[in-house]
Amino acid sequence: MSYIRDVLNEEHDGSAVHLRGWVYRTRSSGKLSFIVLRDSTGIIQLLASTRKLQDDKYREISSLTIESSLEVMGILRKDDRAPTGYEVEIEDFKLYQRNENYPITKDQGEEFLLDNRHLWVRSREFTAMMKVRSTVFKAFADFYFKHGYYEVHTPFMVSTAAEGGSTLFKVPFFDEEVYLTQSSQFYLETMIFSLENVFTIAPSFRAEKSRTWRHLTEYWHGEVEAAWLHNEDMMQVEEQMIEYIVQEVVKNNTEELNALGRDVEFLKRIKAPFRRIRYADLIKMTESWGLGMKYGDDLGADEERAIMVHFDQPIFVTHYPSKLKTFYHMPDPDNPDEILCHDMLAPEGYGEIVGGGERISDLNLLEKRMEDYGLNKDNYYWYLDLRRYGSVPHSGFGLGLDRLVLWILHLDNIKEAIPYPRTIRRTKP
RNA sequence: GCCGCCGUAGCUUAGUUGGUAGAGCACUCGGCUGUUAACCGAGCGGUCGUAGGUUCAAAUCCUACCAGCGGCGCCA
Repeated sequence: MSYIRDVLNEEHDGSAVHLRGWVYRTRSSGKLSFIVLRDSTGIIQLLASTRKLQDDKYREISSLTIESSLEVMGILRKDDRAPTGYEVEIEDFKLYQRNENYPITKDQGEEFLLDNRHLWVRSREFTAMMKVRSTVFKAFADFYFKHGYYEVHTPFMVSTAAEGGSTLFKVPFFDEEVYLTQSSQFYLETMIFSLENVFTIAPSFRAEKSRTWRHLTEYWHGEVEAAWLHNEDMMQVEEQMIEYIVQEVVKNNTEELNALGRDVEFLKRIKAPFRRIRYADLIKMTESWGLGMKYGDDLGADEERAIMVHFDQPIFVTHYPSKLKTFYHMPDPDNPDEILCHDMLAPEGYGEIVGGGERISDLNLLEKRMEDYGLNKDNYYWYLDLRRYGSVPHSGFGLGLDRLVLWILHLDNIKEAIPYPRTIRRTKP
């Protein structure tokens, strides 16, 4: 038994092969039928003819429906007329299931494909996306293992919010209520005091009624927290990480990138270091681009898009005014109205993929900031304890892994970057 | 939370000023020994999202409801 990819070569020309998979296309020409077989590795054209098959067997295989499952034995031959250059003339086959009509046909609407995502995941296009996504997640973890980080796991059911209270999903929990996590950050912070450098890959949940091309209510979050690192140190880690992930995709998924029409040469040029631009300087730059922004404005989707068409590498935007970010960010000692944080914006108009920065390590300052934000300190007793016992400077970030896949593949909508997108109006399939 | 849009056959859709629905694909049957989302011929397939209203007459006009899509804000 072989995979299709492994027999598509000169070495197997003329030899007997044994393949299994699903019917991708069928074409019949009277007493000659072509079946394109698909497996996880690729496609190959099968030839069925009455030369090799009895009439009843020929009738059975020449009338196969799309996505029927089967196993075939035959002789492989090089043939330029076949879609992938080789063809197998069927000598015998075993049918696992002859399908009813497959719901997905050549005319496909967006909503229909979302309703039938459980079948659409078989498409060559989606298969290619999932292979790249697999590389991205593996490369993220590998990068940190190579740099001495530990992978840790944090609870998904939590009792305190990382950001604000309004965007949490409530879940019944025996006689109480808990929330689905929005971020693992606070738990990661607890672990730097033993492991020093930690990361996790976990879903985050946001009950925001977002309807945009780059928001999901459930998304995959790659998060890192490291002791002793300052804002600039963390940015150096991140730019190396992004370069590593992108180059791993280039190295391992050239075929998929080509199948999806992604410009591989562009991705090859993604290299650290990335430019750092202070928020205040970025606002000045936007004046010459006519964006009409003033100091204190947040970067919206339209602004990010308009800014990022001017860059062909990711950039860091640093030193945001503190009122634009949440309470735990470290104020800049040289200018306490700005914070030691950074967002990484992806080029080609894709915008924010990472948000991170240095955390406040001083207890009094953190308590004051929480008061300013109207938070109940009792709920955060354990987070505050980290600043009571052996507090150290530390930094971290959160990476939207689905957004990273979205950018790397130059897709139009984040729903194309995840098998089962969860949005405000979709929980099925 | 705000703004906009759509719903006609299994899928993709046409339907003019209101006059009882037309096509392509899929499927079934027939034809074809080199097809490339094959092609040719025939057939099957519709409470026009639901409910109400206006009218001699509603897919078309009005109201409500249901379902979904796109964009903004928020963020990753």
